[in-house]
Amino acid sequence: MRIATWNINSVVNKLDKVEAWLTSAAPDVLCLQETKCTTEAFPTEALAALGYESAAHGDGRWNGVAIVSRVGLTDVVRDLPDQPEFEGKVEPRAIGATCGGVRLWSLYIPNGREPDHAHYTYKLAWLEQLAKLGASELSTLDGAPLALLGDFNVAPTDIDVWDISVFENSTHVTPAERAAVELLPAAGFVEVAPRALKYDVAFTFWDYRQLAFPKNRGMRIDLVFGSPSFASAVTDSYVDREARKGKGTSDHAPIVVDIDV
DNA sequence: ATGCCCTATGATATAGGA
Repeated sequence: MRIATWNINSVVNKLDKVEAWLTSAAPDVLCLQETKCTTEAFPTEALAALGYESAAHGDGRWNGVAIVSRVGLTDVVRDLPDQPEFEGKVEPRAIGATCGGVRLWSLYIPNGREPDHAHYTYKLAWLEQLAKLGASELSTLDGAPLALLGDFNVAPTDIDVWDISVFENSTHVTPAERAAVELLPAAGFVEVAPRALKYDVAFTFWDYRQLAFPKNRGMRIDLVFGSPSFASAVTDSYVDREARKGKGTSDHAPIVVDIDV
């Protein structure tokens, strides 16, 4: 089974890219983040024409997540249990579903903005609640394959950004953010490390500005955490940087994970 | 060449992204 995750930066605006990539990469399941459309506006019909069911969760301009599957899509859950709020609202940043016997959560972790911003403490609280969900699902699923994947907005180590000196006093690289992500391995998850198709590190994001992509000024901030049974079934994983090339693309590239289940 | 920011919004500026 082929599973993928992609921060698409508006699924409506990038629909042609999504359709082309589903056809060429042929994933069985695609987890999307930053769909930037309401649940109703998600392009369900267009993806159904390609043989995929959709479960979307969005409320408009910002955020939004979805799971698209051609191997079944059941037990859909929207939001984390007790998901932290920002400015009094639960934002559409998490959706879970079971696809072909694999439990998956498509996740868009808050950005954090600045280390002294309320959004940063929100980000840490969000990751802590995610670890609680993970522990709960590991226990409930009792060995069935499970993965938590998406845009974590955290670079796990210093080599996961093109130049760590640029990130002094920035979010995405602070010890507290990394420790909050490390709660998942502490709960029993295993990070699935993707291959890079070029260069040493499999970056997943490159800013639109200042030739960041051709200069490979990127960040590895989209991550996949598998349950032990999921991780041991992985046969390959890579970041498809080809999808970042050209105009009208997302600023993130998709991660592909192949598992033998 | 992978090439000099992009998204959605009751829009003609703004907030958010990372």
